[in-house]
Amino acid sequence: MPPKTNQPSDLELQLLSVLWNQGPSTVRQVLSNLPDGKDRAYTTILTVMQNLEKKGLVKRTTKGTAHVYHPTESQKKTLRPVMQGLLQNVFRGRVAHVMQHLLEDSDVTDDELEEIRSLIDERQQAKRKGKK
Amino acid sequence: MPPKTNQPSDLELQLLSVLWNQGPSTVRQVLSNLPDGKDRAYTTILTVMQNLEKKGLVKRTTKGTAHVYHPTESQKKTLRPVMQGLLQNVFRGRVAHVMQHLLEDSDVTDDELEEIRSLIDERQQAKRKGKK
DNA sequence: TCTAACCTACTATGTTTATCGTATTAAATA
DNA sequence: TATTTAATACGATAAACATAGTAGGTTAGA
Repeated sequence: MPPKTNQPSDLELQLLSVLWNQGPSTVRQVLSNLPDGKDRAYTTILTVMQNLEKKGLVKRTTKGTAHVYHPTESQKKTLRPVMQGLLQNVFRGRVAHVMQHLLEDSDVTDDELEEIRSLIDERQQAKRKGKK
Repeated sequence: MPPKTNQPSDLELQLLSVLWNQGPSTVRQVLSNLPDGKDRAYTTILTVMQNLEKKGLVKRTTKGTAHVYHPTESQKKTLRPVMQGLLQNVFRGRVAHVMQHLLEDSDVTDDELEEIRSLIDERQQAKRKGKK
C-alpha cells in the first residue's frame, strides 16, 4: 500500500539523489549507482521507484522496453522538509551546530572549505543588502 | 520487540535532543519539551524512552517515583552515523552542499554566520598545521 | 522461430516506527 | 484511611519501510 505522506524515506532519498546526480535513469542504472554500497535485488529498487511515483516525487517516461524515471520536484523542494525537520528537531535550529558535526567527522577538502566560506560570504552580503 | 540496530529513529533523536539540551529528564519533562510542537500521549514518550533504553542510548536513575533518563553516549557519537548517512547517501559527501541547503531555507542569524566562519577557520588552521 | 535475457506488475513478508490503552503500583491528599 | 493522582509496565495496533519472489510480457539473438 502506498504511504500517505509525501516525505521520502531514507532509501527513497538515496534513489532520488541518484536521479539528481546522474540525471533521469532506469531502475537498473539506479541500482548500480547507489551511494551506499549495499547489494539489493533489482525488484527492491523497482518497488521503491514505484512508491516514489505514488508519492508524486518521480514520473516516468518509456525508453524502449524500460522506464526512465525523472524527479518531479527540485532537489531543493524535496529536501527542504527533511532538512528542516533535522535542523529543528535535533539541532534546535542551530545551523552552526550541524556544521560542527559535519566538519568534525568528515574529511572536508580545502576546496570545500573555501566553497563553504563563499556561501557564508554571499549570505552575509545578501543580508546586509536586503535586510539590515 | 526491540529493534536490532542501535540507530535512533527520528522521534528517538528528538527525545535525545531534549536530554542533550535540558539535561537528564523525566518522561513528563521530555514530553513537554518536544521541539516539534506535536501533541502526544504520555505513554507514547514513555515507550520511546524504553526503546531508547533497549538500544542502549539512555539509562535511567530513579528520582522519587519517576525515572530520570540520561543519555549514555555523547551527542557526537550518537549523531555521527546519522549525519554520515545523510551526508554520503543524499549529498554525496559534499558538506558544502548540505550547507547550501541549510542556508537557503533557514533564517540564520549574523552571529551564527560568524560562528560558522570560525568553524571553518579553525578547520583550515588545523589542516595546515596537522597535515600539509 | 524458439529461447534466453530483461523488463514491469503484483504480491508478500518481516521489521521498525509511532502511537496509545489498560493494568498495576506508589504516593499524596482529603 | 480511603481516594485521587501520577508513574511504570506491558501489550496491542496500524502504518511505513525495506526487501524480494513470481508471473507474464517483449526483445533480441541463436
